[in-house]
Amino acid sequence: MNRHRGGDRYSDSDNDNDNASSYNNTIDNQDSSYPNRRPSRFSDAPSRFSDAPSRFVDSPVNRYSDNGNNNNYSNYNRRSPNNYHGGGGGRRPFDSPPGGGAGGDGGFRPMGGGVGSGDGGFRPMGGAGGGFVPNYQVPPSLSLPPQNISGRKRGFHGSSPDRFDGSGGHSGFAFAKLFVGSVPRTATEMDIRPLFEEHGNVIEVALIKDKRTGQQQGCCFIKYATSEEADRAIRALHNQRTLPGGVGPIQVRYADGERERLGAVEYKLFVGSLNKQATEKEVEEIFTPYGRVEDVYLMRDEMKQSRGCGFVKYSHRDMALAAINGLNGIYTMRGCEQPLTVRFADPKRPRGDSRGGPGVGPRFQASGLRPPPNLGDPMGDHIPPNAWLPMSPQNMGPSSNAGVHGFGNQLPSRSGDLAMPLNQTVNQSLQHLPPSSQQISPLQKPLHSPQQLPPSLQLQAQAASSYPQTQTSHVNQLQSSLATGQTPFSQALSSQHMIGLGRQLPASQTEIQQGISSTAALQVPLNINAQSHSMPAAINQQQLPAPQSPSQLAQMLSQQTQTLQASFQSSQQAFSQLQQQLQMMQPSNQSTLQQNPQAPKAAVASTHATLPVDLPPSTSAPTAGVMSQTVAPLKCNWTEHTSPEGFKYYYNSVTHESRWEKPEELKLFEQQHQKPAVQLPQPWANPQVLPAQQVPQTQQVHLQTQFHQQQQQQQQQQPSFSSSVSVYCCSKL
DNA sequence: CGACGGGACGC
DNA sequence: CGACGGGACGC
Repeated sequence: MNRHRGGDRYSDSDNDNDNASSYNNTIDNQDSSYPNRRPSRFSDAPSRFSDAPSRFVDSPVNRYSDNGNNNNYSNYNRRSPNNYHGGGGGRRPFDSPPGGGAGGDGGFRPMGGGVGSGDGGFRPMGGAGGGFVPNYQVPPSLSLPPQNISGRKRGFHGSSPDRFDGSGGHSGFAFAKLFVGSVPRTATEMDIRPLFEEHGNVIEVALIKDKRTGQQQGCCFIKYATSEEADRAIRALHNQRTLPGGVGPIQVRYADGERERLGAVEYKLFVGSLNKQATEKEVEEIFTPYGRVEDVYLMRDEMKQSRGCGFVKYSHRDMALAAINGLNGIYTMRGCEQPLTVRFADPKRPRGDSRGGPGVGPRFQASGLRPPPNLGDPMGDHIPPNAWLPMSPQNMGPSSNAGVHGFGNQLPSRSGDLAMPLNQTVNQSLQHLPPSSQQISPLQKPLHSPQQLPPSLQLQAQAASSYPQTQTSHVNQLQSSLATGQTPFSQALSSQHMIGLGRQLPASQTEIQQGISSTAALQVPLNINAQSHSMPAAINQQQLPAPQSPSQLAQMLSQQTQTLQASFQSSQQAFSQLQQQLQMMQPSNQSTLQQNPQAPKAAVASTHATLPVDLPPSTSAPTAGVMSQTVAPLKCNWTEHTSPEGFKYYYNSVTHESRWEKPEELKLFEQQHQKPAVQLPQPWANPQVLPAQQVPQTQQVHLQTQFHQQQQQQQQQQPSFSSSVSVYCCSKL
């Protein structure tokens, strides 16, 4: 969903004229004939510069846009001191170096919001956390749905959410409201606002008071213009800061109904056979490799004792599928006799029974919250209209689970069942493995260990360490494809192979590798997952010309993925071979490992801009080089821009950060490429976005998706991007 | 084999 | 102005 925002933000370009007039109107304009549309424009307008350096505060554009906001939200702003924005100069989000900002204290965590970032246990969210995929062209149909844009209270009752991504029309939603809990009753807006201003332009702070007593309720609502800002805030603040006078860290999440209102969808998995000692975090770590975990909820009894089961939410179906395929029946937590059960959750509160109710999920479906059939696949996932890979067997195979997804729940039994047979196969294999293979299971690791990774990761770690980068990438790529879920592959790979590999290494090295992989390699499958979705979607939405462009490559990539999935059997064999090779290699090349954290990035990046290369998985022949070129320019997310006032500034398309000073990353990048920064066309700078120009954008888009998470933990620390890394997409056709 | 939480809407 | 839903089944 973020993509829309981003998209809208930039896509305004073709509306510049409108904007101009709009700005003029805004100041006095208290009304708006088109409430549905105007807000979007205005809300986007500010956001467009909201990331820009603070000096923009005084720029005409910004001023107007702020006013626009105020006007449009006058009803809501009433309580918010004006001096906060328009006047005092809307504090720009990133006045201060991002260093401390995004990512928060969260440390390594790929997902800041992590556990609990999800909404109040009520559904869809998803896209919200997803990749930032700008949508440079706003479909005409994007005008908001007529529904309550002015939603005063809990948003969204009734009408169906807008398309998850297709519409991109989220601009129409005009804002993103966050609920903040654990706010001291004594807190004032001044205590709160600054905190949130650090992550975006706060449109409004609403402290909730008891109607009668006037007592504050200990919570408030924060409105941002965009969900990107909201996402940032969640990631950076949720459970991370305690307000003065507070007893615990604030809880930051989308307000009830916001996610739906924003068109988000979630995919919730039921997870059984968890170690009762496992914490949410540990569970999250197990699932993170398959996609950013939006929320983890462990069922507990009155005594807070875990009941050994819980729920994990993802924002994309593929992630959920990948997790199912990769963990269900495969991954056994330490201390557990049985492997995890991972399947799409039944509709909430069906009845007492867990699996009885094939009966259509009562609540959600009736609630109308359910997306239209065609949207059943929120991401437009794999079946874009363009249907380049419409009928791949994959869609009929494992992903028939797909039918199960949606609100994730309809046919609970299905999802599990489908995954099972394969899993069992794996399990059987696993039985041949020494018990030690279990040693890698989370609960056994030190608590602090980010390396508590599920088996599937271990292979990556392994591969990364013992293979040249190209190969590593290769492996990762494959792995990724598999992890994408539709394939039983992931299963084959995950525990079995990887565990085996893992055992090859001395403990210490394994540790190291895992550590690394947790921050780097792990991201790969995850990112790719995201890509595989966003690409099709982006392409469609952006109406990009297919041929000859990276987008086409992207398609091809996807096709490969499909193909891979379709031919998983043979591939599986190939993989076994590969795996064997890996085993043979022993822990000797480990030195390369140090730089591997970089590899995944490159690997992922190249995935997009790379042509598919026919390369048997078992082959290790590096065919690198080829795509490096295309890949290289994609490595720095910082671009140089000139403000309306003529000042140079730097913008990070991924983090949306802006700086006046040239970021080290960019300097480095330029050094390496011996050429000036500016590369990616800037939508707002090029109103007429031509198809040709979109090419790079497309790449950027995907990169954003993939870097989104990485940046949180790595960007700052590892500004250097290796340009030498090359990757190929391996396709075993 | 365990199935759904938490504080929640002012003016 | 008005403001979701409000009930709880039974393998």
